[in-house]
Amino acid sequence: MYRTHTCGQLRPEHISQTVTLAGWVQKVRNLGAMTFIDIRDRYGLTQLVVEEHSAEAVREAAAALGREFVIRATGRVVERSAKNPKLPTGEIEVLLDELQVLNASLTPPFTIEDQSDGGDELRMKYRFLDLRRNPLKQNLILRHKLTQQVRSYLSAQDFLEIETPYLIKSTPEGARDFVVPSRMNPGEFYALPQSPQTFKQLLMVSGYDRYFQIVRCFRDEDLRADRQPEFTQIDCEMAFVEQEDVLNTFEGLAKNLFKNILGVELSGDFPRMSWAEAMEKYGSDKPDIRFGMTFNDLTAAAQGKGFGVFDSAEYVGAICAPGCAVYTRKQLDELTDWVKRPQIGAKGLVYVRCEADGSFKSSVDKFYSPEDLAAWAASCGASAGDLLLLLSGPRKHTLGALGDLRLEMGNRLGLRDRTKFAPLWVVDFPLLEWDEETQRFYAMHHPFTSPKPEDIALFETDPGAVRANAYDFVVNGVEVGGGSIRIFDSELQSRMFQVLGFTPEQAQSQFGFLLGAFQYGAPPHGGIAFGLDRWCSLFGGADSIRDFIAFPKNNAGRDMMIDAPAPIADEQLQELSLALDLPKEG
RNA sequence: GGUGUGGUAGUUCAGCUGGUUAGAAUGCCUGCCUGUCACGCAGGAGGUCGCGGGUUCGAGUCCCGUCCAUACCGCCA
Repeated sequence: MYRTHTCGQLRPEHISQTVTLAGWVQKVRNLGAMTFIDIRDRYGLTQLVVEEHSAEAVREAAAALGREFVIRATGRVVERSAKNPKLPTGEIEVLLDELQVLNASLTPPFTIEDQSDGGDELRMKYRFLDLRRNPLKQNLILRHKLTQQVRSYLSAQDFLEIETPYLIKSTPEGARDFVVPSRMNPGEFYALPQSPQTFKQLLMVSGYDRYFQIVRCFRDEDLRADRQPEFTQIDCEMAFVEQEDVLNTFEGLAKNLFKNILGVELSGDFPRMSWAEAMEKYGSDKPDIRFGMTFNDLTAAAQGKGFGVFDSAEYVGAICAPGCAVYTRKQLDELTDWVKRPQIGAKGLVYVRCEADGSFKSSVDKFYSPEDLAAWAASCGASAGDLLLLLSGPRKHTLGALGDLRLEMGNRLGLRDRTKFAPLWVVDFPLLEWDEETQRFYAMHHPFTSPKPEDIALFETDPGAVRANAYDFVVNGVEVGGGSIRIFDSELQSRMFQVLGFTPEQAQSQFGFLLGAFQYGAPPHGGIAFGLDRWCSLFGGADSIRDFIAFPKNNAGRDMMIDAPAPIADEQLQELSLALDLPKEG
């Protein structure tokens, strides 16, 4: 037996027992005649003591220890004369009789402490060491609890967890596929699933009317702090449901997770907001509704007064930053530079200070009378001491920029409290999105999403205006999940493919297996998928999902630890009937 | 593909307007220390300033290119 207890287990009740612990050396503090050794494992930290009267072998072994050595220590649990209230095991220590080095360690390249001195790059390369640190360990424990709770809740609701294949077929719609060559079928390729979408729909046809799966998904697109090429979804589908049934079911899941994982009780129904309102008031399809500062359309009010920038703009919008009239010229210039950065891309920023004495000071005083400015302030609901910030330009772009500015002001004003949670459903997404480049419509969600019945007539006249039975679950400005009610009528599905520019032959070759299955009694169905990694980072109070994944990829999609991807041998290429055509170097 | 930021000791960083031998903290090594727990004290080792080119009497510092990391934009049905 390697150990009798873990390093987080011993308490005063164990005093005078002889115990054996095994773990890593966190720290050696040699005081001369006496040496303290902190031994660490997954469960905690325990102080070991070697003193003058200890056996010589123990004293020698202690003197030779280094950080992260793996040791096994046997001794008697004794009460500490100097207790450490910061440590759960701080009332006791183990007076050593035996000390055995199970394995030495190189000096680690960074400190294995809660606040490591290591930079991101180094910690990624030595991820196995980074995972020894408490913060990462807590993140993985949180992830474990979350998945356990999801399984337990959904199972209790009669959902079955069913696995679907990872080697499937590539489709040109949507994200870029990761592709896997087939040795037995030369020249042919599998694709890794972007989601188990079609399989879960087939399971509905098969009669498994409540399905879920905690499943890895793959997308070969550029990464972000909240996007990895492989990520995990809580993928769900239900048959014999309407949108309302799906929302209610998973609102139940969300509330259960908030309560059992975070101890946060969310009372009342989650608010619903139409996609159109979210775009109009927040400039985003994933609004952060922890704070207000919603948009005010000043297009009509601002035009016709001789200010060319506004007169020629498709849209003029304002947010009201409470209490910010005290911003100095320097602060406003800095904010102007911020919105002019390429990422935001605004041409400029107009401000109106609502002074304490009721007067107004703006960057466009030349063009607008105090009465004009007062009218703007009134329509924005501004009071004395507030600051109006106006952006103008093409409608869609300006709404987006104003949305970014709103979030930035929310950050600056401390309105985005990580301990507060504001969930909502964004509903009534458009079914289709026009792409200028290819001059065709694309499905905003995916081509199996059903249109709202009352909008079907618009297919003929204005396809872009057709709304979908699609919904997103949004918390604190993070898109945590999304789904839709699917098309289960083959005639409607054909019409959808037609609008998307598919010939019947193309639709058949890409999705024939699904369309065929739908002719054998497809029930009405719909579902949703949640981003597990994002849910973890939200609960963990972080912006990046990377530290909630044991072995993540870096910005360029590389695994820095194992150095993947990597070339393969010529023999492997031959076996796969592949020839490389790489661009010449230099 | 694009924009911004960064790359200097094992690590995290400082290094001004170009100017003598590139610094600090921490880690590491050695010695001392009986109650430490961010132990303390004394001493020591440790550098291709990412890489390549250019300007200059002189480049960590300025210019050009390039690589790497990172945040974002495009992209992500």
